[in-house]
Order: sequence, then structure tokens, then C-alpha cells
Amino acid sequence: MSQTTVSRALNGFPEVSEKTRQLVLAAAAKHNYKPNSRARRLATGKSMTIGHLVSISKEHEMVNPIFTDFIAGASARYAQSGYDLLLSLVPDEDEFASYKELAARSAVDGVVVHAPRTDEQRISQLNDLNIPFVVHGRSSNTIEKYNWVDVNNERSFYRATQLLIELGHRTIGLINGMAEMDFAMRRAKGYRRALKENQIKLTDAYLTHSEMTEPNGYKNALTLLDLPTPPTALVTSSIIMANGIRRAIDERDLKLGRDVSVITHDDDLSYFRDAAAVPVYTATRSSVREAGRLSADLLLKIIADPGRAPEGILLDAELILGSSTKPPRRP
Amino acid sequence: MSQTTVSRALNGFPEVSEKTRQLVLAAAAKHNYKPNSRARRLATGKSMTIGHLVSISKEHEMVNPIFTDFIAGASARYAQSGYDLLLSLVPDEDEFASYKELAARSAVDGVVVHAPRTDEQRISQLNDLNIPFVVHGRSSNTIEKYNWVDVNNERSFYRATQLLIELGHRTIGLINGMAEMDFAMRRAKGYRRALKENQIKLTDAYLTHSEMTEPNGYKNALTLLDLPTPPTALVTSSIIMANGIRRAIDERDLKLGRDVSVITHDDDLSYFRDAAAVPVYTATRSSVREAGRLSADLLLKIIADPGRAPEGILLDAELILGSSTKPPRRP
DNA sequence: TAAGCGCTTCAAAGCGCTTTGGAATTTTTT
DNA sequence: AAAAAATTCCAAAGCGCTTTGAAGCGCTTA
Repeated sequence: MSQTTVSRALNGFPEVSEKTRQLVLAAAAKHNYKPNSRARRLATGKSMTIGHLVSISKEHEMVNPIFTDFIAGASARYAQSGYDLLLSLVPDEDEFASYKELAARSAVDGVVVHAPRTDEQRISQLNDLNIPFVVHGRSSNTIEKYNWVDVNNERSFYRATQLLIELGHRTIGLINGMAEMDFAMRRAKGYRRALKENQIKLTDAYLTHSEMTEPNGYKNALTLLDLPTPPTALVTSSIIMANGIRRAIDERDLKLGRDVSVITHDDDLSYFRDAAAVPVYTATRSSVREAGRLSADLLLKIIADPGRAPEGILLDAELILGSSTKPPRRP
Repeated sequence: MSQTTVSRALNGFPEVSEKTRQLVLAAAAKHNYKPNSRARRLATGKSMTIGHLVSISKEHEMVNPIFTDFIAGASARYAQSGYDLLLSLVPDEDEFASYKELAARSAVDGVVVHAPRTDEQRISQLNDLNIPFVVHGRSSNTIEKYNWVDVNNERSFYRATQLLIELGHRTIGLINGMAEMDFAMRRAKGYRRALKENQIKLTDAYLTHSEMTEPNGYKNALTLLDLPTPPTALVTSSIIMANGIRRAIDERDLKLGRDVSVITHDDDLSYFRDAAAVPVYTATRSSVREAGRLSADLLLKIIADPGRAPEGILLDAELILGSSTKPPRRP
């Protein structure tokens, strides 16, 4: 059988008969033959690879743990479409250089941008490089159009705060992610809007920004609980911080729910899945795995059809009632 | 300047003068030129790619969260040596098929095997495929030689259990990872050895195996705490489970340390770094990020020198004293 | 029977590099 | 100044595929 026919059969061209295709497929399976990726990619001019550049924070050398679940969602989609996933963890400051390098040696057909900041350079940089990309999240101070998948952070945290207010809380803290992150900014906005609409005035002492680690959750919660007028309720951006917050609450001999209400954002991480009949935490929940799936789908669409108009996909987090929220205790 | 000279200059061949090399490098930098990866890989016959195949558990669709930190360690090494990192998350049952596919289309120059089981097929499969690999962990029932990086699980858990016994504990539970995992088997072995050497007899009711999620830590701890003779101390395989255990302890109105001592294995995850002067948990600590670095180094060495004899690198976890261990309370 | 059609083959170009051998040029040494 | 050594250039092959255009084959249809 000729090389041409085999290539056609394997790549699904219409001019090869079904019979021959099956023959070729059978023979390929038998000898465990797959076209050599390297040769294939050179010949087709495609890399068949999606890049994920994840920044690794200076302070804690930390990789955002939601990343595993995001990738778990995306990876299956890539595999389905024959794409490989290239992963690169780069220090914050080298991000652009890394994108440029990938583009220059044309190692990827598209990239996913993680953890966008309110002021985000990468978006216009990638537009300039003319490389297809999807942002997981948004960047508020970016005017250019781009493709994104995000959750409705402002609204979720508005609702969460509103719920606490309705329960009777008046002193509510927000233990948030780093201030320059777009999601954190939006969440703070939602929190402030709810307070304002209810004529609640709180200083910024009740709002902390830091990397979302367990120790930071603990530390910031302690700080707030030790204020002259401690909060009766806390909202937080990560279930990992929520664990630190719970530890702080215990340490002050208080009880989660009874003494201090907590609402956390819950990315539905596989190793923290709060799936009890009554969840431990009242939470704004949105599956980051699902976001990964959607981002991958969107990116593959863009690559297949470069002319496509940029699209944004907005997911709505559910507000899930758990046992960590109660009316404040009468003093 | 000729193509030959440029190629030689860029690839560090000795027959090009330093002056010309600088010239070429400057010009390349100026035009942001990098040799096209696809063409380069075809020409050299190398993929310049390391594969990480991570299995995703059926039960929780879970990716082991230590993975992010492991990769954070490895990724930098790959980048230094010009290697890309290909990541693939595959359902348990498809693992071998994925390796075979990667080999057939020669997409990678080497792979890292994660989470080996006591009975592990992948090792002999990869030996058969003749593809360089390093195992993060070991597989006890595998006779073949292979390269690995592991922590001394048996000894760490022996020491942890021993410490609890020395404090006076006699009823000690182990909340472990899944039974088929090699690390879990070794940890159980260390735990049992310490009990045995001290003539402590405990039924298997005090040993639980499950995926290392927070809810599982909680659930298993509750089960143990509700036994007729509840344990006064617990050892656990993951700081994430430890968080669940702490929740269970609180829920039974007990106090961590005072009522129930806990020692956890601590992978030194960036978002759970227990770096207080007196750590929260007494722990067997070993940086999984460091393991990632070492695995990457080892794999690159193997690739560079295929004739190399297989090597094992054994890391020793430190036993770090924290505030979660105290002598048992007098009843 | 000839034309037409569907499928398969053949031959060759091309993807963008690396690598090689030999020739040409420049620089260094004697 | 000649010889030797070091450097650069040139031309071409090759990496293992895809892709193209033209040709060949067997079968059906007019």
C-alpha cells in the first residue's frame, strides 16, 4: 500500500474507501504505528500543542492549587482533539519572555492565560504576538477584546455579603486574594456594594489581601478577630484560606457558625469537595474543572477558526447554604 | 552569513569563533529568532520533551495536589536544559495505552511516573517500551531495576509512631492513603513495626485507607474517634487529611494536641506551608518540590547517558516537632 | 466499446532545520 | 613569504511525514 494512501486513510481524507481505511487502521493498530509527531508537525505546520504558562509567585514560590483541577478539565478536551498540553511554570517577571519564546520557536498553537491581574500586560502582548489565547478570568483595565472564561465574582460576593447582612451581621470581614488580581478586585467590589447598599460603614481594616494560603487565612482571620470590634462574619476567596480561618476561630475559642459565620468561595477542588448533605461551608461555588473544560473548548474553536469574534463566557457561582452561617450571637 | 554557521553558532559548536557567535546571537536576539522547534526536533530526532502522565482517580476525579509542587520543582530544571514539559491527565485504566501512544509517535524523550502502586505494571511496561523514566516513589513488588526518587516512608512513620508511644500514647490510629499505593503500604509498615516493637496490639480498625481528601480525613477521624476505645493519637499521610482530622476533633469537642495528638506527613506544599516558629503540626516533612527537582535532574542524566545504571535516591523526611503532639490526658 | 467514475498508486516537492564533506577564505604560525 | 591551522562557506542530503498532480487500475454506465 502506498504511503499516500496510508496517510490519507489515517487522516480521514474522503478519497479513500472505507474498506482500505479499515485495513490501514488494522495494520497500524497491529504494529502499534502512529505517525511520528515531530515529522507530522513539521509537515503540517501545526504544533498540535496548547501552552499553559503558570506563574509562580515570588513570595511563596506558590502555584495556585486550583490549577490541577483546571487542567484536569482541560486536558481531556485536548486529548480528544489530538492536542498535547505543554506546561511551563515561570516566575512572574519572566512571563512575557516565555510567551515570546514559545511564539518565536512556534512551539504552541495557542495558550491559556491564568490568573489575570486588573492591569494585565499579557493580553495585549499576546494579541501583538498574534497567538490564539483564552484567559481564565478577566482583566478589568484592558480595553482590547479577548476570549475569556470567568465566574461572576462581583455578583457572587455581593450575594454572599448580602446573605450575611440579612442574617443580621453588621461587622463583616473579607479575607481576599492578592489585591492586584482581577478576581480579588471584583470580589471586593461586590462585598463593598452590599455593605454600601445597606448603609454599613466599615474601614478597610476589615478587608485583607494576601496570597491564598492556609497560613495567610489563619493570620488574617486572627488579625480581624482581634480588632476592637471583631467581625461576626467573614467572607473569603478560597477554601484553603477558609481552613486557616477555621483554625483561627478555634484558637480564639470561638465556634465556626455559632460565633463567627463564614462564607467561602469554593472552586470545588477534588480534594476539598464539600459534598455533605449539609455542606460544612456556606459557599459561592463554581467548578474550576468546568472552567477548564470550557476554556479548552473555546481555545480549540478559536484555533480552528481564527476569524472568530472574541467571546466571553460568564459562569455564575451558586450560593450554597452550609452550616457555617448563622445569625450573629446576641452579646 | 551561511545557514551552517548560524546553526553552529546557535548550537554551541566549537568550530565557530567567539566573535561570530556573538554576532549571530545578537542578530537572533534582535529579530527574536529562535529555531523552529518542529523542524529542529525532526532534524535532531529528539523531542526535547518530558512527559508527565498523571492518573486521575475514578472515585473523586482527583488529581493528587502534591503534583503542582512536584512540577514546580521539575519545571525549572527542564527549562534550563531546553526541554518542554508535556502533561497528560489520564484515567487510571488508560495509563498504559497513553504511554504506548507517546512512545509510538515518539512525542517524548522520557517520562516521570507518578504515584506507583505496590504492584506496579508501568515499570516493566516502560522498560519494554525502552523509554527513559524516573519513578517518583517506588514499587515494592517490582524486581526490575529502575530509577526512582522516594522518601523514606517506612522509617518516617516508624519514628512518628515511636514518638507518640514515647509520649505515652497506646492507642494510635493511622489515617492513610489508598492501600494499593506503595507509599501507603510502607507507611503502614513503619507504623505497625513501631507498635509491635512496643508490644502494642491494635486491630486494623485503627488503620484506614482512602484517597487523601479533606472530607476523607474528617470521616475517617470521626470513625476512629467513635470507637469504643478511641485513639489518643493519630498519624496521617497528608496535611490535607490533617485538616479534615482537625475538623473532626473540633466536632467532637476535643482539642488538637491536648485531647488528641496528631502527626502528619507534610509535603511542604506551598499553600500549606507550616512555617510558624512552633509549627501547627508535628510532622514528617519532606519537600515534594525538592523531589521534583531531583527527579528532573535524574531523568535528564539518564537521557543524556542511556547506558547509565539505574539509580535510586532516598530522601529522609525530617521529624518536625509542632504543637499537635502532647502526652495523652489522664482519664 | 468507449467514456466515466472511484479508488489507488507513483513520483516528487516541501516543511525548516541539522549535519556532513569538501572547498574557499582568513588568520596564525613558522 | 610559505605553510599550517582555524574559520567560514557552499551544496546537498536527510529527518518522516503531508500534500499535490498526474497516471493507472478495475468497475460501471451509456
